[in-house]
Amino acid sequence: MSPRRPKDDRAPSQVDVAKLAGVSTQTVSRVMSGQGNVRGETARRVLAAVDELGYRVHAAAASLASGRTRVLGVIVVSTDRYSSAALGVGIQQAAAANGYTVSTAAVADHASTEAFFEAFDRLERQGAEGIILGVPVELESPAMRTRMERTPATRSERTSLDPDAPLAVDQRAIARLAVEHLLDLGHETVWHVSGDDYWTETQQRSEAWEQTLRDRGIVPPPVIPADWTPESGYRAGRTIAAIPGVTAVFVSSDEMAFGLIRALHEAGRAVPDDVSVVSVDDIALAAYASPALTTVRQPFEDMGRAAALRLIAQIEGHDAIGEMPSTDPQLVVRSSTAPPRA
Amino acid sequence: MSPRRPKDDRAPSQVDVAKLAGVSTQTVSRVMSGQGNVRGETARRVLAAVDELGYRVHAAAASLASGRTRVLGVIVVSTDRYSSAALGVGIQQAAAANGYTVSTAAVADHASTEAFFEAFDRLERQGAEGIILGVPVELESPAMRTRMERTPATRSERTSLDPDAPLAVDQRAIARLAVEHLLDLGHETVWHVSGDDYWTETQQRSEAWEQTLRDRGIVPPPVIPADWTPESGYRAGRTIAAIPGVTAVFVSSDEMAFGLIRALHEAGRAVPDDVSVVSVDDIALAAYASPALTTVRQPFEDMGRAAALRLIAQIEGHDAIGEMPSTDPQLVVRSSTAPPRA
DNA sequence: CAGTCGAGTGTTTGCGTTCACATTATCGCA
DNA sequence: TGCGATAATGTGAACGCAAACACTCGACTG
Repeated sequence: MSPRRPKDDRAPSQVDVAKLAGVSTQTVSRVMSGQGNVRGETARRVLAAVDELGYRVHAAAASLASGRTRVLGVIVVSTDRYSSAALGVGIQQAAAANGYTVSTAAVADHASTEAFFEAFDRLERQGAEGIILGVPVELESPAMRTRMERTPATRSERTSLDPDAPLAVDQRAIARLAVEHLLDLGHETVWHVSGDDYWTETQQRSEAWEQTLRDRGIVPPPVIPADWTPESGYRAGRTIAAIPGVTAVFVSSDEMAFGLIRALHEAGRAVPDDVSVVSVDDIALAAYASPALTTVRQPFEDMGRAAALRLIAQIEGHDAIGEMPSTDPQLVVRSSTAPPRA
Repeated sequence: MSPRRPKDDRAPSQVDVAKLAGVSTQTVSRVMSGQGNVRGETARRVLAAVDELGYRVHAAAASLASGRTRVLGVIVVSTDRYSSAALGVGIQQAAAANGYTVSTAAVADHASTEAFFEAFDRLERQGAEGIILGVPVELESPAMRTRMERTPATRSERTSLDPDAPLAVDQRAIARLAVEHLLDLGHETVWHVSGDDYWTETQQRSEAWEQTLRDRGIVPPPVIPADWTPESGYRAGRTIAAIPGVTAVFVSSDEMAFGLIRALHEAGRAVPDDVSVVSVDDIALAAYASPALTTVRQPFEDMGRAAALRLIAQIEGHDAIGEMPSTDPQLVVRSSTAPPRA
C-alpha cells in the first residue's frame, strides 16, 4: 500500500504524475490547483496517479513560478498572555478557511524597534504576503513605511491599515461601559489602573475613563500605571489599599485584576464590599476568580479572525470576504462590583 | 534614500546585485549565505549593492534550489489554554536562535484524525522540515508512520522522536510530588480530578496518583474525570462537595483548580481549611488565586525549547545543539494546602 | 624552479512549478 | 455539412537561486 516512489529517493514530481496519467504537466497543474477546464475523466486519471505516487505539490516551486505563497505572517509578543493566545486562535481559523498558512514570529515584550524589524523581515523573506501586527509599534517611521509598501500589514486592534482608522474594538466604549457601571452603582469616583503605555489601548482607555468622569462633573484621580501582568496589578493594589476612601477601580485587564484583588484582600479591603472592581477581557478564568470578575469582554478570537480576513482581502485585491465578525465590547456583570457601602 | 528598483517593478534579484557589484551571481549567493571564501573587499562591494537595491534573498527560489526551507511546523490545539501558549514561546525562541521560521497549524481540541492529518500535510506541503506535535495523537498508525518517514516529528511532551521515549517532564513525579505533599500534611487520602483522557499526561498522572496511595496502603477513591477547562473543574468541584469527608484533592491543572475551588466555596467548603488542593502547571495567575495555589510547576517554555532543539538537531543530522534545558517538575507550596482539621 | 595546493571567483545546469500562448477536440447552429 | 466559438490539452519558457564543477592566480613546498 505504500506509494511507490521513483527509483531515486527524490519525491515524486509533477512530471512523474503526468507520465503515469498520460497527460502533460500543465494538466496536472490545473487539476492540483482546481482551476477547472479539465474533463472529469482526465481529472480522475490524474488524481489516481497522484494517489498512487503519493505526489504533493512542492510549495517552493509553485511559489517561485506563480509568485504567490499563501502565507500570512503574524508578529506577536513573546508571552503567555491570554489575549495573544486567543487572537492567534482566530487568525488561524480565518487563515485555514481561506487556504493560507500562518507563519509566526515572536518578539520580546518591550523589544527594540530593530528586533521588531528583524521579525518583520524574517517573515517577509519567508514569503509572507501580508503581516498581522499583534504588538504595539509605530507605523509612521520611514523604515516601517517602506516595508508596508512591499508587504501589506495590519494591526490586530485596528479596523484598517490607516493609522488613524478606528479600533476594531472600541476601547473608549470599553472604558465608558466600565466607568458608567461603577458610577451607576453609586460610587462617587472611579480609580484607574492602566495597562502598559506602549499599547494604543492603554491611552484610549485612560482618556475615555477620564472623559466619562468629567462628563459627570467628577475630577479624575491620578492614573495608577501598570503593565498587564498580574504582578503589576498586585503592586497597583497595594498602592490603592494605602489610599483611604477608594471604593471603585477600573483595571485594564483581568490578569491585573487578579493581582489587584489579592493585594486588596491582604490589606483587609473586601471586594466588592469595600472596593468594587471592573476589569477588561473576560478571560476564561474571569468567572472563576474570587469574587467572579465583572469585566468588559473583548472578543479576541473575532478580532483575530477579522484581522486575517482584512489582510487576505487586501492581498487578493477584493473588498471583503464574507461578513466581518462583529467586535463590540460587552459588559459582563459578575460579583466584583456592588454599590458602595452606605 | 529609497532603494532604486530596476525599471520594471519586479523585486531586485541576485542578477541585479551581481551586475551592480561587478561579480557573478554565485559570489552574491556566497556572500548572502555567509559561507566564506570571499575576499573581504568583494564582500563589501556586494553588500553595498545589496543595500542600494534593497535586495533580499527570495526564500522560495533558494529553497527550490537548495532543498532546504528552514521551516519548523507546529501543530497545536486551537485554544487559549496557558500551556499551549507557553510552549509556543519556547519553540519560537529556539527556532529563531537557530535561524528557523515557525509555521503553525491549529486543530480543534478533539479533532478527528483526518483533521489532524490535514494539518500535518498542510505544514509538510508548506515545506516544514520537521513538525512538533502539541496535540495528543496516535503515532503508531500506518498513516502516521509514512508521514514521519518523510518528515521528522516529535511530540512536545517527549524527550525524543521515538514515540516510546520517556516524557520530557516526568508526569509520575508530578503526581507523586502532589500526593505526597498532601499525605505528609496528614490527609488520610487524596482524591483526583483528572485531565482530558486524550492526553498521555492524564493517564500517567492517574496511575502515579493511584500507585502513590497504594504504596502507603491507601485504597484510592474513584477518579473524577474532567477536561482541563475551568468549567470542568467547577463541575468536578460540585461532585466533590457532595461527597462527605473529602479533605484533599489533586487536580491536574491550575485552570481546573480555579473552577474546583470556586465550586467548593459555593458549597461552603473552605480551601484549605476544609479541603486542601494541589494542582499542576503554575500558570502566571496561580499565585493570585484565592487562596494562592499550591501547584507542581511544569516548565512549558523549556519543554518547547527542548522540543525545537531536538527536532533541529535531527534535521541537521547532529546530535545536540547546546545543552537541553532541564525540565524537572517542582512543587510550589502556597496557600491552597494545609493539614486536615483536627 | 617546477609542481602543488588552496583561496577566490565564474559558468553551467537543474530545482518543480506556473504562465502565456499554441494547438487540437467538441459542440451548436445555420 | 461546414464554420466559428469554446472547451480541453499541450509546448516552451521563465521564476530566482544554489550545487557542482572549472578555472585563475599567488604562495608555498621540496
